[in-house]
Amino acid sequence: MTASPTPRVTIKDVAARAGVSKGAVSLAFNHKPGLAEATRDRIFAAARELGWEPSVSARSLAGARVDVVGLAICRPARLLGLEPFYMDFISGVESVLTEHSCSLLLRLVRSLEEEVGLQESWWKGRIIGGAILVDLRADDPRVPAVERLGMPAVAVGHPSLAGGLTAVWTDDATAVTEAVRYLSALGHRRIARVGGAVALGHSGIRTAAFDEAARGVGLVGVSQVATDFSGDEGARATRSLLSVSGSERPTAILYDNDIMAVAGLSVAAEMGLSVPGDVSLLAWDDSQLCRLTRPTLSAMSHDVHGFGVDVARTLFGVIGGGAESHPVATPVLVPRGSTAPPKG
Amino acid sequence: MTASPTPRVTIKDVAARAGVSKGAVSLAFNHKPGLAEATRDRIFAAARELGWEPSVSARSLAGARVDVVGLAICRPARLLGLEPFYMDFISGVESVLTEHSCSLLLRLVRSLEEEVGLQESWWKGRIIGGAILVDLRADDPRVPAVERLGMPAVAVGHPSLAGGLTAVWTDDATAVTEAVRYLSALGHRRIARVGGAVALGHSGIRTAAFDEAARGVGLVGVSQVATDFSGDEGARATRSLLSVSGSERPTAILYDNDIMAVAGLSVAAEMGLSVPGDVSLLAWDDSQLCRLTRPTLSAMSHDVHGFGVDVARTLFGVIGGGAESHPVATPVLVPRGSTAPPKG
DNA sequence: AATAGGGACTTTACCGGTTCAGTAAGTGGT
DNA sequence: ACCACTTACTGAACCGGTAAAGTCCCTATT
Repeated sequence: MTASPTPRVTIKDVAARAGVSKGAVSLAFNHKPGLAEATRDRIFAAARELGWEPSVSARSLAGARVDVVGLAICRPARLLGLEPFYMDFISGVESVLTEHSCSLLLRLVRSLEEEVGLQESWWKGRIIGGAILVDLRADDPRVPAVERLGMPAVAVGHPSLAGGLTAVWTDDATAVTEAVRYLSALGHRRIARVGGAVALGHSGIRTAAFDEAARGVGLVGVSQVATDFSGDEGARATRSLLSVSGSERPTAILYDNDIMAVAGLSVAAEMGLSVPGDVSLLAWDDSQLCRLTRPTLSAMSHDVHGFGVDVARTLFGVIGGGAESHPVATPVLVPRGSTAPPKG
Repeated sequence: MTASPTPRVTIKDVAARAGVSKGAVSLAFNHKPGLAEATRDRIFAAARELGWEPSVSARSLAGARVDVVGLAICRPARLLGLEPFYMDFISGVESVLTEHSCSLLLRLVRSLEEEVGLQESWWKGRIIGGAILVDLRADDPRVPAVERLGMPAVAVGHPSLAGGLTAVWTDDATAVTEAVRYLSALGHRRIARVGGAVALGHSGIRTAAFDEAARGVGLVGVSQVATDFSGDEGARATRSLLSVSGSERPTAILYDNDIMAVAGLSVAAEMGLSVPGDVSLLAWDDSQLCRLTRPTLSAMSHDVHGFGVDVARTLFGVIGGGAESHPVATPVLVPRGSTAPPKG
C-alpha cells in the first residue's frame, strides 16, 4: 500500500501562507489560547484554501490523542452476516462515535489469542485510543492482557467475567428467570432452552439461571441444548427436542437469539405442530424479524442498538478518566403470537 | 483520548539491546536485504524479548504503507442492523483483509457530503491505504472526489456509475430480466416490484430493466414501488399492492431484498391470501432468512459474502498497481416454495 | 523611570520510525 | 600488493506534527 497522494500539503504550507510559524498553526487547530482572533482566522482561512488537515499519524506520533476505537469479533465470518445482533450493536456504537468524530476499527479474528495480539499491536502502535471487548468468556485471556496494557476498554459482559475492567452488561439471569416464570405461569411444565455457544460467559449464566428458575417454579421436564447461534443448528436442535414422544415433548422452547427462533418456527410447521397450540416459542434479542413471521414471535426484547450506544458512551467515560460498571435495561418480555397456554 | 501506555519501548531500545543501530532494526523488520542472518536473528530476538512492535504512526509518517481500508456507509444506523446484506458483505471483505493483516475502518455517515469529507481526511491523514465505495448513485460526488485524491478505491456498482474508478458489480439488469421471465413463464401477467431507495444507482438500473423485461414478455399490469429497504416499508408496499381489487391485483411480487419479502409474506397471511396460491413472492439477496420461513422464499440468490471477498481482492489489486472492473456472478434464481403458477 | 507582567508568537527539541549516503572490512582478480 | 567490488552496517536527515521554552513588545504598577 504505497501510492502517493496529490502533492502533500502540510502544516508548513499553511503556516507560510498565513504568514506565521508552524507552532501558531498548531495552536489554532487545537483551540489553545495564546493567539489573536485575527491571526486565528487567517490561519483557518489559509488551511481552508489549501485544503489542509492535520496528519493523524504525525499528530499521534507527537503524543496527541487517537480518534479510533477498536472492536475485534471472534466468530466465524459467515455467521456474522446472519446475526442481526452484531450489526445492530455496531450501529449503536457507531452512532455515538460519529458524534465524537471517531471511527471504529473492526476486525474479525479466529481466536482469542489472535485478538489479544491484535489489541496489543493496535494499542502499542497508537492506532486506537480504546477498545470494546465482546463475547466475554470465563477466564477470558483478553481481560488481563488489556489491563496490563493499561488501555481504556469496556468489557461487554457480566462484571464477574470482566476482572478490573469497566463492564456493561445485560442482566441475563433475571431475564431468563422472567421468561421461565412467564411460560410456567401460562401452564407449561416442560420447557426447553436452545442456547448459544457454551464457551461464552453469558451462556453459562443463562444456563445456570434457567436451571435455577426451573427448579424454583417446580418444572418437571427441563432440557437445554447448546448451538452455535445459527439458524441451521437452531433448526436441528428444535427438531431433536420436538421429536420426543408425546407427553415427554416440551411444550415451550426458549431460544437464545431470534434467528434460531425463526428456524424453530418453520421446523414446527414442517413437523405439523402448530405454534402456539402444540408448542410455544420464545425468542431472544427481538429484531424486526420477530414481527415479520406468522405467528409473530414473542421475545425477550432488548434494545441492542441502545446497548451499543451505552457501551460507546461508557468507553468515552473510561477514556475521559473513569466510568462505573453498570447493567443496561433488562430485556423485557414482549408477548406476541407464538406463546400461549399449552393445549389440554 | 490521551492515556499513557506502559513505558514505551521503541526501536531505539531494540537497537541498543541487539547492539546495532536503529537503521539495522528497520531493515530487519521490513525484510530488506543487507543484513547478515545472525544479526537479523539477534534483532528479532531482542524485539521479542522487549515485546516491541513498530509504531504505525511513526512508520506511516515516515512514508511507509498503511494497513487499513476505509468503508463508509451512508444509511440510517438502525436499518443496518436489519439488513443481512451489509454484515454479510463486510464479513466477506474482512476475511480477505485478515489474510493481509489489514483492518477495516468502518464509519456510518449521514450524507454523501460527509462521506466525501471523511474519505478525504482519512486519505490525507494517511489513515487508510484505500477505500471501498458502496451504494453508488447517479452522478455520485464521491467518484470525482476520490479520483482527485488519487486514492486507490473500488466502487461497488455498475461501471456507468463509477467514472474512472475500478468497479465491481452484479449484473442487476440480467437478474431482473431473469426474474421477470421466470414469473412470466409460470403464467403471471401482472407482476409488481417492491424496489429500494430510488437514489441508489442500482435501483434505477433494476427499475429500467424491470420495465423493459416486462414489455419484452408482454406483461399487462406492471407496477413498481420504492421503499427504504425496511421490513415496515416492505409490508406497507405489499399491503397497498395487494389491496387492489380482484383482477387488477398483481399475482406475483419481486422484492429488492429479503427482509421486505419476509414482511410481504406475513402481509399476505394477514390478508388471508395464500402464498404461492394467490400471490407468488420472489426475494432478492437470499440470506438464510429465506429458508427459515413457511413457505420458504424463492429468491434471486447471490453470494454476498463472496461479493465482499471479490471486492476486497480487487482493492488489493488496485493498490498493487491495477485491477480491471468486472462483474461478479449474476444472481441466480433459486425456486422454493413461494412461487408457483397463478391460480385459474 | 525602572520593572514586572502578560499577550502573541517563534524557536527548538522531540516523537519513532524510514531512507540513503557513507564507511569499514572482507573477497577476488591480476 | 594493489585495486575494484561486495557485504554489512552506521549516521544523519527527514516525515508532519506537538509542546515547552524563549523572544519581543506593549501596558500597568510602584
